[in-house]
Order: sequence, then structure tokens, then C-alpha cells
Amino acid sequence: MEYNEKQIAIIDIAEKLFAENGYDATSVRDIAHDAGINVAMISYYFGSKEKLMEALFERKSTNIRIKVENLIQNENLSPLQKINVLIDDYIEKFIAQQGFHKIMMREQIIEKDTTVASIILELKKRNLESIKLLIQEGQKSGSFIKNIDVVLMMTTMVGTVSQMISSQYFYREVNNMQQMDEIEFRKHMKKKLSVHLKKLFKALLTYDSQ
Amino acid sequence: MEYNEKQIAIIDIAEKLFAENGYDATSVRDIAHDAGINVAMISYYFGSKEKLMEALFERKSTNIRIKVENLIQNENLSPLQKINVLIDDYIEKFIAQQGFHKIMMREQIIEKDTTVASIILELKKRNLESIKLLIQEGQKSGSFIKNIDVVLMMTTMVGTVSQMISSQYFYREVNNMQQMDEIEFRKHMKKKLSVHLKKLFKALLTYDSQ
DNA sequence: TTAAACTAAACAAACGTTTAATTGATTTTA
DNA sequence: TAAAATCAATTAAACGTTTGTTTAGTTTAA
Repeated sequence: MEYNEKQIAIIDIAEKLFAENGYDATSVRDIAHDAGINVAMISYYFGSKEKLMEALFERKSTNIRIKVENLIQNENLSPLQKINVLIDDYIEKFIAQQGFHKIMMREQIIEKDTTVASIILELKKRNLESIKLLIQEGQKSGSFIKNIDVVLMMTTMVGTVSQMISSQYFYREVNNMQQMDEIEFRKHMKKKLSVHLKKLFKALLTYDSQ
Repeated sequence: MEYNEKQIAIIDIAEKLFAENGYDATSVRDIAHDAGINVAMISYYFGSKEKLMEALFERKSTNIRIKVENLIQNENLSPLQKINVLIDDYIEKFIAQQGFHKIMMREQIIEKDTTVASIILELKKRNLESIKLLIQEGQKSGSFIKNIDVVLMMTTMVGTVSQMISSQYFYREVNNMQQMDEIEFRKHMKKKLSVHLKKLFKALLTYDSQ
């Protein structure tokens, strides 16, 4: 589906409000007000509030796909180095698009068979397959151990970053970082998560640690 | 606050519905219907929907506190063994009370200063302090390395288990476990998470892995 | 002139909450 | 001991808002 500038603006406002307050706690009037348009325009452009949500997912979910095609072809990096690039790529995308990820986190918890739920499921399957390719490559070359639960490994990566984002305030407080500006704090989080996850993944993938 | 049987029944029904559909998507009429009572009884007993939520948190949040007092005194276990007991204890509590944890996960994402938010914050601080005690003990005895980011370690534990719970359906599907009954599946998750997290924590805490 | 963009207003339904009346059991009074 | 009083528990109905959506009309630009 193609959207014009006005529609994209509405989607972006909706993303912001859904992320902050949740889908159900955000009214179409809230969205219309913040977008500076008439309430009727949302039905006019998208059909319904739910279809606006679906449009939001159609548009934004492609931005957060993990891409490994270039990585696999790259012959200058070791398997572990490739995994490390993937980790950084994932952290970068998650933090840059935390709003959309917050919406996704909430939708994941609900057990309903919605269009949005199936989009999330497809995204997860796709990401899993991408990572499996990298892992298998490392296993063939003998760099990685044979017994790797990729799903569980993904769960830790996604879970750790998700949890870090949704408990940012707590993290700032216990580390006395309340005054730090947003940009610097994001840098800090990225670095911390990067080192942390790389250490964990190395323990899960390689022979080095027993 | 003390609650009678009827009130407890209402809280339990509310917990179930909030977990399944979210707070905003659950109406007081839904709760009243499932509890087999009149809508007015919710205002009568709790004052409002929001205060029912607060009552729910007051009652259930104490059940999921991590307790380390007995562990610290125990002289038969090594520091790492104590951490492993703590991991299993956390997994057990999370899976047994997934409904309440789902509600907590959703509330954590919202950035509002509510009563519920402060209860969650207190719970996290308390759990963090408990774990810090165990870690420090291991560091003093020389079993654990000096440089440990306890918050980040907690983030991985909480995040991994949360993510596992909220993507149960996905996990079942990619592992061809759709037919497995709930009890067996929970056992499976517990075991998998237990082995996985213990491996990760060992890598973060001990000298064994480089 | 025509079609898309946009508006104010109205729509019915659902929302959380309150009201006022009724029930049912326990306690007090005669 | 029987009648009266008391009080919490419960109900159906109504309250005023807010909800997502639609309508019917107006503006704008090609």
C-alpha cells in the first residue's frame, strides 16, 4: 500500500501516541488533534482505527527486519564477527525505533489472532531464519559448537534489549543517570548492551567457555 | 488492606482479563459478568476500576518477590549454586504467575507516574538489592569476578523469561510443540530456561570463561 | 466542472460511575 | 419470643462522557 504525505504524518503521530499510552488508551480524536486534522480524516484515509494500526505495522515492520544477506557473502569477517555485527545492528534498530517496538511488545502479549499478530509472527520467523543461516555457517566452519538453541538465543537478545528499553527509567535511576541527556544515554545503552550481548553469545556459540 | 472472599474473587477475575486483553480493553462490565456480580459492586468494593487495579497489584506483587534471606545463611551451597537456586526460583514464580507478569510487562512500558508504576519500581529495587547481596558474597569469597553489572544481568534474566512467556505461541510453533499440553509445555520451558540462564550467568560471573 | 480533500455535526454504542430502591441476615427492643 | 430496627450486600436503572464511525455539506484545486 502506498501512502501520501498526510497519511504518513497520521501514521507517525499514531505511532507516537500508541507507544506512549497504548492502542486502547489512545483515541482517534487524540491522534487527529496532534496531527492537526479532522477526526473524520482517519476513517476517510484508513477506514478505521484498527486499519490505521495495520497500516502502521505494514509501514514500520519492514524497517526492523534483520538483514544478513550482505553479511553471509562477506568473506573478511569470522562467523563470530558476523554475529557481533548482527547484534549491533539489532540494538541499533531497536533503540532507534523504540516507539514501534513498544507497540509490538504490547501486541505480542495479547493472545489474539489479529492481522497485526500475524505480521509480528512473520517478522519473527523471518528474523529467525536469517540468524539460523549465520549460525549454520559458523557451525560448518567449526567455529561454533553443534548444540545451539537458536530460538532461545534470540529470546535472550530480543528479551534483554526489550527489557532494557521498557525499564529505562529504572536503569537511569539505579545508575544515577537521571540528568544525562537522551542522546548520550542512548549511546551508553547501545555500548552496554553491545558488550553484554556479545559476551553472552560467545558463551553460547563457541568452545572457548566451558 | 484486607479483602473478603468476594473481593478476592473479583481481583482474580480482573487479573485474568487484564492479562488476556489489557487493562483498557477490559471493561468493568466484562469483569462483573465473569465474576457473576453486578457492575456496581466493583465501585462499591474498590471505588473505581483504577483502584481495583491497585488492589490487584497490592495483593499479587508480594507473591513475586525474590527472597534470598535463607539462601545467604545457607552454608552448604557455593555462591554459584545459590545464584542457580535464585534463577530457578525466579523462573518458577514467573511462569506460575504469568497472568500478573503480563500485566506488569504492559504497565512497565507506559511512562506514567501511577501508583502501579511506583509499586513496580519498588519491587524491582528490592529484587535488585537481594541479588546484589548474593553477588557480593560470591565476590568476597573469590568465586565471582569483580566487574559485574548486576542491573544488566538482571535485565537479561527478566528479559529472557518475559520474552519467552510473551512469545510462547511462536516458540511452540517453531519447535513443533503445538499439540503438547500446557503442563508439559511449562515443564519444558522451565527446564530450557533454567539450563540456558545458568549457562549465561556462569559466563557473566565466573573466571572459567574468558 | 469534477473529484478529492476537508469540515462540523450527529450517530449509536460503550464506557466508568452513581443513584435509589430492595434484599437478607443480624441485632436491638418491647 | 416476636416485632422492629439496623446495616451491609445487592440490584436495575440511569447518569453524563467518551468512544469510533458516518453523514451531508463545503472548500479546494485541477
